[in-house]
Amino acid sequence: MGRKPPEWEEPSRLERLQALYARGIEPYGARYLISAEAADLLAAFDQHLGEHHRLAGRLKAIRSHGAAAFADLDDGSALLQLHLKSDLLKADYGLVELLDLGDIVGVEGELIRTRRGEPTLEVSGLTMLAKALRPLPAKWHGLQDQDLRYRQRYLDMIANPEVRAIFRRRADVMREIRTELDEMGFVEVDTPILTPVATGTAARPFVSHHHALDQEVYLRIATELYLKRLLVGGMHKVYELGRIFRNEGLDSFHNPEFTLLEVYQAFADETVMMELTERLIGGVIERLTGSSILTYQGTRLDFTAPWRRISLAQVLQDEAQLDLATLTSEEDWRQAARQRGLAVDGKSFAKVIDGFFERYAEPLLQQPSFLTDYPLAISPLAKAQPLAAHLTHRFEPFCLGRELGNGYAELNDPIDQRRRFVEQEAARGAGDEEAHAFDEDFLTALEHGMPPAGGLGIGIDRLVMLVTDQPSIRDVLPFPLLRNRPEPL
RNA sequence: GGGCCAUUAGCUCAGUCGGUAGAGCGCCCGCCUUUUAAGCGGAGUGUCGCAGGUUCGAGUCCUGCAUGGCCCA
Repeated sequence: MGRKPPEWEEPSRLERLQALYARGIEPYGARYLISAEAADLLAAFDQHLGEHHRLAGRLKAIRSHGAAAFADLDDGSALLQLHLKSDLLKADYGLVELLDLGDIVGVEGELIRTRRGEPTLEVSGLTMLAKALRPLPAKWHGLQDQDLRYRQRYLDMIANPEVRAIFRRRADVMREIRTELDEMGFVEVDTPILTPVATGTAARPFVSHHHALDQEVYLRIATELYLKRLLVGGMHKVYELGRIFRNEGLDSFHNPEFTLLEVYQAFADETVMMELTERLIGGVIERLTGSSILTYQGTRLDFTAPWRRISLAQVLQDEAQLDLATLTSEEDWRQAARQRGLAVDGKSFAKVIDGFFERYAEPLLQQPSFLTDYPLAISPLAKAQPLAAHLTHRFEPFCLGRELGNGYAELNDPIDQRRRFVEQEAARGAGDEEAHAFDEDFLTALEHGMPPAGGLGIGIDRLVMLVTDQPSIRDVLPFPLLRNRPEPL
């Protein structure tokens, strides 16, 4: 599957490159000032008829008729047909014979309609901007090979223009979120990506090393504890929209690096954050698709607020005939799991609880909804409920049985937080690699007093998947992580 | 980690019962000044993913490996 070097594969392109040099033409041009984009011209073409314009882009098709030729120019916005005539281009027509599919050119001329009515640029000036030495991958079928699509995404984008639309949509989603939060008075911040301790959630980090300091650094697995330090410092409405790294497997919903939004609002609680979740996710979907109801992979999803709220206690009562109030210890949970045939042996406490979620809760969480009242044991940064100390003021938004985010009333009691870290440390010692890491520096911050606050995290990639109706996270990431290739391309 | 599927020309794919490699488009050569999946004529351009094995003979059967996809844990 390895590709041969271009001089072996496409000798004719190299010959034409040499022919360009022989004529004193630079095949790799410099700036070319354009006067318009094809999409704008095509949107109201008849109003532009007769105008002179300059466009630049890639040749996607050439239909040669001897002393004239038609070509399709992809300028990144749309395809526009070019008409290249020898009597108009005169000596420059020789250049047309040196063109290859995939070349990037600048063209100028008059906008006309052909006999068949096709919007066309009658080219009177042709400038070589970049000679393509390798062939375009496909003409009609697009590029289907998934491996190549991801490894050489630029080819995917050339062959399948709809892919470019997905990445524009991704930018739209991020911009809408920022706009909404900015208008609400939140401040966007950048906290460290390289950190001395990876904590704030349950995940394995990527580890690296800083030479000058001669110390280990970890790529962040969450932004939570830094953002809460900012709450302590008096920034009461903050958010960060950035890349997170977790050393985990890959599948249709997980990429080891992904984009996470975290939002913190002082003096709020989980109820406020649930409303913010509806506002952000539902609002983005409505503004970008025109409706708060969308179809994802054939399923109709209604994001109109308010979403359904289901407590874990209710799920367990209705679906498992289990009273959450009786599940106060780890052993309670393990025993209940065993009785119901859920896997227990060798599993961490968190995984045992996950087993209940998967069997009993996820089937109920198809339409956008919130699962609330998470057990304290798997929520070491969330405020406990005063009347049920083994539960927390935590929720997760779901749809199609999968989590879209996570939120809670933040634990701001430093004594309680220290106790929780100690428990996590014990779990880590017992072999749970994903237990939260102890962060003494964060505790110091809490001891100075952090305002009560609501916190929220939203996985942006999954939101983009919903908005663009893509089945795999790899389809909304320009360059998903892939296994190294045994041989170069 | 387990299961299933895929891997053949630049791209998209076919390849029967094991018998010596095919199509469309692209590329290459020739003709053509309103075509648009332009057309007409000519030419098959190949490490059948890799390494072994069975066989007189392997794209095809077997084993292992690699990469990707889907499902499961």
